Amino acid sequence: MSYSIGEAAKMVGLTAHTLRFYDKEGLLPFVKKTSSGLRAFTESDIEWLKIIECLKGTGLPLKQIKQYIDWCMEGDTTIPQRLNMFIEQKKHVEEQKAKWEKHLEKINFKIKYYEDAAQHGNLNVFERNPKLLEEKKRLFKD
Amino acid sequence: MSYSIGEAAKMVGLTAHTLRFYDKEGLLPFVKKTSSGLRAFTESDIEWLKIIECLKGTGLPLKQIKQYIDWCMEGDTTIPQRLNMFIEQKKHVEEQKAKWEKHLEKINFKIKYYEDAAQHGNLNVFERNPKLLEEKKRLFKD
DNA sequence: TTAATCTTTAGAGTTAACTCTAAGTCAAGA
DNA sequence: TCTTGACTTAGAGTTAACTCTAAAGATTAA
Repeated sequence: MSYSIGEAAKMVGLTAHTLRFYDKEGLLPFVKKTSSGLRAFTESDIEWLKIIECLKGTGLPLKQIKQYIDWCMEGDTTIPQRLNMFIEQKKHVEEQKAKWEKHLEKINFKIKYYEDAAQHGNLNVFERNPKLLEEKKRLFKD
Repeated sequence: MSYSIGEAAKMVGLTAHTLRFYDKEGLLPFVKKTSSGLRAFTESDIEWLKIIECLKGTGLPLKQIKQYIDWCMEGDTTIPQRLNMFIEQKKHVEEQKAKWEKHLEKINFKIKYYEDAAQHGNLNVFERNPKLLEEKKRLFKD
């Protein structure tokens, strides 16, 4: 059994347009066509799409995703490159997570700040709560 | 004391080009100019830049960042909108974090998979390690 | 069998966020 | 004072990733 481009698109949360675009960019060399020229997505193709989504969702550009797909098509000799790519991507994700953690601290500070401001209808927050000023200094020092 | 556009750029890890672009887009209405027309960034301006970086770094588009800056310039009446924006952004960051966590699981799986493949020089990983196949099914089921 | 809906292609258009260029102005050191 | 490098503007160009259009062919339900 196989899926049409529209069905496949729905399954992975993309549009058929986007899947055609990916195909044009060489990201879907594994997708076969029916005798009448329609793309037929297999279960395995859907898994490929999920890996592509995973890589794209963690910030890998389509060009590098294509590089990975090319390696996969090339065969067993490219296993080290592929392993390396995922190790690098793991590093990248963990760096991003750390960055987001820092951003989240600033956002939490702003929420506290504006909650106090909203309660009193003005921005004299630090006069009312000097500890928040200390926190601000800590968060924005670097 | 104040900083030139180049100094400010270096301090926040952007280029002078980018800061001029942000200015043109209306993101830096607070930056004053010297009598001869050069931008002079104050310490407070640098803090603004850091907040902009925080919002941009967590995926808020420049247009919405401009909306926030506009609210700040408008005065105390926009405090509720600003509070709401940061609450929404916090939600967004936490959703992203959860998504990245899921992606990271897939990446970790791929690392295990390719480590085994690299060790044996071929991709018969699931024959050697059926438990990994179970893990794959779990990770890619949805 | 026919209408509605889907799919095909090539190729044009869009959006966000830069990134660079040119031609001129300003500032700091020798 | 002169030179070097940083700054100014307006505006053009770039990149990534879609997003859409048009015209034609395929599939499906009535």
